[in-house]
Amino acid sequence: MAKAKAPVLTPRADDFPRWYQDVLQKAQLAENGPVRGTMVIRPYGYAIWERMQAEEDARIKACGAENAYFPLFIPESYLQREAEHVEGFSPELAVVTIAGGKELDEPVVVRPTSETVIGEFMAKWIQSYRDLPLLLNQWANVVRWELRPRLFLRTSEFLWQEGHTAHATREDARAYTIRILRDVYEDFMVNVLALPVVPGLKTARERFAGASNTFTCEAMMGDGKALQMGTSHELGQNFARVFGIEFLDEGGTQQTAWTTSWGSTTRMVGALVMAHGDDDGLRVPPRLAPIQVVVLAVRDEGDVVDRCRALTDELTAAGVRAQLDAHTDVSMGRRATDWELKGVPVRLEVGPRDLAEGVATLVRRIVIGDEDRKTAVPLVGVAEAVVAELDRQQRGLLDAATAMREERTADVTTLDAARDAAADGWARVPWDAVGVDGEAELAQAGVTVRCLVRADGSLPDTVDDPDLVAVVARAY
RNA sequence: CGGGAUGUAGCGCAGUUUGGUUAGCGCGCAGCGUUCGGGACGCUGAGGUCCCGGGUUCAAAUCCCGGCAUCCCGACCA
Repeated sequence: MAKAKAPVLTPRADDFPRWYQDVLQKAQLAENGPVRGTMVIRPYGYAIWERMQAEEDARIKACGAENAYFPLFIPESYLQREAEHVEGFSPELAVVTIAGGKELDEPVVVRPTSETVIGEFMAKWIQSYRDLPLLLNQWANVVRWELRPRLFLRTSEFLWQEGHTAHATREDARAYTIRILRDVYEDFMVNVLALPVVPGLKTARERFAGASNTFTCEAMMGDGKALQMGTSHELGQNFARVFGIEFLDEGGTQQTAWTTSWGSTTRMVGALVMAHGDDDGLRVPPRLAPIQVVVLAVRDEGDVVDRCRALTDELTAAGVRAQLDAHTDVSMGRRATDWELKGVPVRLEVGPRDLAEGVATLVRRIVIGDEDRKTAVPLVGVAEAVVAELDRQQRGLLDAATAMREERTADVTTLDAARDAAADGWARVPWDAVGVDGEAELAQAGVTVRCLVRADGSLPDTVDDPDLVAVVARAY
């Protein structure tokens, strides 16, 4: 009989990033492309991204935004209109200077983000207060020539959605910024990704180039470091002024609009790996999983394969994303391990022995507490059992991630204590004890203020609110 | 750009110190057979610009000079 060998992965060791790369490749998610920092997303990795897109897109539409598409190339002069924006992005732009075999009169940049092009069009499309709010979103690729790339977490080219909206008042713009943060990002990350993110406000140091306020959702990875999962920016009138986004109000007065922008990226695939992965590879929360259940025919004997196919159809009819694995020419152990590396939540193993007993062997990828990894479930009513199991795993994963984060987050009162706590986790420390100078000091030790929150966890209005709490950590 | 390391088969590496037969190992891949309820085994086979250029030598993956590339740590960052 074939003897199993566990994948050699060590997510808790110092070589966490190395483990991360191993999982990406062994689970067939992604690998490095031919140009420094570019990534190749393999089909299963892309399937995960498509699921993220579907879930987020539905939430974005529920907030009233519509999808549109804008150009990949942006005239350099557009970027230069907003001083802080161009200063923030210049170092990492990819610029096209030759096209059609000729030197261009004005270089075009490959979009690092689209505030500027979209601003240009908003100015054309908005005339009246009746045109507001204008709520746009685009799914696109962007390019930022980062100094040090890492697959999914920070690549030269990445995929994302970027939302851009224009509003008649500051209050409306702000409310929408927060609505996106809460109803799209936080809701998706907590309820689908099973990641208990902390929504908060970025400090001036960490703010988006050109924004007046930047909100974020921060998550803790399996090694205690933080990762920014998505951001929502109040842009004030900074872009509206320079692009001429103006409208006539009810009184016939010319007004300047208030804009927002917000984005989330393929980085979330990396977050999934680093936050939920374990020694055996990925663990994908059931609501996200492209394949929730794999029905594995143990061997091609009797009517095993036919029964498996029928079982797969039954699960599909019950609304489960199920897939049949009838590759009986590949050894059992190999297939079992492959599906585990991909993090498929439930595997139903069906062989002659199971059928003789009228059961399937249910193997769970996300084990809660000290429960058994394998259970025999009756074939009659198997779909209901599977649906219940998927729900349990979804909840179990979120509970475990929440418990881990709480355990590794320290409440402290001084800058030094915060720096120490950030060595292997997060710290909550009064913002008054840190301040702008303390923030710079922390940066020397590789520690950053991830976000500011109120004592009760709610969102601050500005960085100058009294009694704010800073969440500090090392970050990817 | 600063500090450290590495370039040898698709991937991971040994061999380089002390130059010497036909450049080797593991994984993967192909064929055949035995297997197959947790990454099977045997046999056979395919696969090489030893990063590039120059030099030394009877002889260079190995020594010398120059160049290039990649990775890790920092600065940057969704």
